[in-house]
Amino acid sequence: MEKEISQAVIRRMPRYYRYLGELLEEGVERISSNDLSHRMMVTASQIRQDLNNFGGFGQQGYGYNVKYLYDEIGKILGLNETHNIIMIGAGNLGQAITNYVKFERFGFIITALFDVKPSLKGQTVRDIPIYMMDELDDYCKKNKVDIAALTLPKEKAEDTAQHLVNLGIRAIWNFAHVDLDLSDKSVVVENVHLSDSLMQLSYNIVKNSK
Amino acid sequence: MEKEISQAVIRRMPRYYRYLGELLEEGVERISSNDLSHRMMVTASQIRQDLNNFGGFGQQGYGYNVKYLYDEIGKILGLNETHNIIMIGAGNLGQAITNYVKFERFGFIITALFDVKPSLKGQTVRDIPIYMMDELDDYCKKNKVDIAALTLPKEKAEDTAQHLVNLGIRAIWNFAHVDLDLSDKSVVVENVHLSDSLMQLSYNIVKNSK
DNA sequence: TAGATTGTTAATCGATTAACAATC
DNA sequence: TAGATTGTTAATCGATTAACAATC
Repeated sequence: MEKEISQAVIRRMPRYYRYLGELLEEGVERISSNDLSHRMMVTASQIRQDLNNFGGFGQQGYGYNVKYLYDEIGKILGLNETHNIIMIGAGNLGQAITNYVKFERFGFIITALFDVKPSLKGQTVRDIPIYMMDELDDYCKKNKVDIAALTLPKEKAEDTAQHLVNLGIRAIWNFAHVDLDLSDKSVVVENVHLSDSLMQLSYNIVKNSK
Repeated sequence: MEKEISQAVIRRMPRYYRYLGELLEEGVERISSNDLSHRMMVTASQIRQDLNNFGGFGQQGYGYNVKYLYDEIGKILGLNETHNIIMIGAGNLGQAITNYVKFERFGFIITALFDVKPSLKGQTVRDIPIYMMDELDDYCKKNKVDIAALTLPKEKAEDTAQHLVNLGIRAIWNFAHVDLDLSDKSVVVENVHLSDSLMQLSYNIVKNSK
């Protein structure tokens, strides 16, 4: 494996990607790390350091070609490939995320939802079918699944995640309010803890009012 | 203002809170930083350092009283007070979050939703009314609003946020895929960028498969 | 009292920023 | 060629970990 890149850097890459996308829409052809640093409110040094973890995308005296850099960061983030996602849990959150079509632009395709609630059986969200949980094993055997998104109660999250890993799934997008402790440490887990985020906000409100 | 506490520490506080809550449910009365560090997969040193930013909550030779520490962290995070939230955008995501009752346990109460779509007028989500956007000013004048959650298209996010700030709102929970650049820098903004999170996941998938 | 474990200081590690030689 | 701006090394800053004296 190559030199490990810190998660601090990875966290910033989607933000670069977003700003470059905006520049592209504005028709900007090239940008210097200095100009970009003013837009993004970070230092030019950090931008250059971050990018040079992955390669030399710029040119002295010129700066960075927006389109080229945008595409390269896209590749770094794996957006040049399609990722099939299944939603485990077809409740409000699961359906909301499924309805959020924007992800498809980046190559993330939701292909199926799963739930235990019998009344959901046979229903669809944007033409995407909702299956029952007992159909999961069969589905995973017959279809390519890259990511499983967990939008189910935290009590069921751990067991379900382990089951998904046993079925061969290598990546979990976890919305349940627990830290998943999986047997296979090579499985990638990305947590979205909405209440944590709300609590951080709340902390900053209290601090500010002092 | 007191000594500034780093965001790295703040980000970890909700996690401590969650683990202490679990210990509480398990009926555990006291815990040492060492035991907790094993459960949470962090160093005991970090736990003690983090907590001592806010005060000495433990006792030599004993450790930490779970209930006491849980409550104290709750206070630090502002969970001892109620926070009224309005949802700006009553689409799928707005409704999904509104339906997520768990937040109420921590004192976050969603009191109203707002949208521009006429067909939503007069509708409710869990008995919480959906209003039209032109009723927003009036609502904010008559009701205490602590947090505005933005679940609307990114094109409208910036202007709407600025409008909310003008109405006196001091905290924004932003789900729109933009960085809000507000005139009043004392307004607290907490971003939830779902696509950024998905891209981080995607990066780690690509990296892992190498 | 002896043992356990904190609170806190000191040492280390990693990430950010600054500086500048290389080069387009 | 001169000017601009990168890529990269060095310096600084901040966060994490280790160590231990204080103390329950």
